[in-house]
Amino acid sequence: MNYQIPNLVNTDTFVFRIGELSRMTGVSSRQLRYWEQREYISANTRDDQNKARVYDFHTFLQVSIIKKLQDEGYRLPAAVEKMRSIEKEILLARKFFKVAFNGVEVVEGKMYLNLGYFDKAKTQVLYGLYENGEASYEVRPANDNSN
DNA sequence: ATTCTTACA
DNA sequence: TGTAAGTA
Repeated sequence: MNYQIPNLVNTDTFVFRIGELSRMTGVSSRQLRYWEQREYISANTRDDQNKARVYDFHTFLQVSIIKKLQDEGYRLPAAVEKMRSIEKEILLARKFFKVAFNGVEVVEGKMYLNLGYFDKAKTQVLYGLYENGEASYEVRPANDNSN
């Protein structure tokens, strides 16, 4: 069997304050407050207006994407608009991987990602192999691969 | 130490 | 956007 890491892909509980998010993304705290004022991003609800802002992982991704697009030449409004569509793709990809990833299995010294059953009948398993920065796949029988 | 708002460059 | 001021 393979060990399932509890929060490998669960970043839902990650929270950061403005200084941390700033260092993580390279976006100044001034910008983060300004972007919030323009409703491009948002911090978790604050009971007290003078209380410190708390950002979640989702916002970290949004800020990272906007920053990347700005560096590529997009102006803030356009970067935000494009980020809105990109984040949907990222969200879908993360949801997919969260469900598809079934741990790692070592075969002949190589680490294979168990990506779940390949067919509806569950007779074959799809394995992903990461080598030299590239991904490749292998389909093997579901039963005779556990020892 | 860090963040907050406001205000001015 | 950066920065300074005066707080919390």
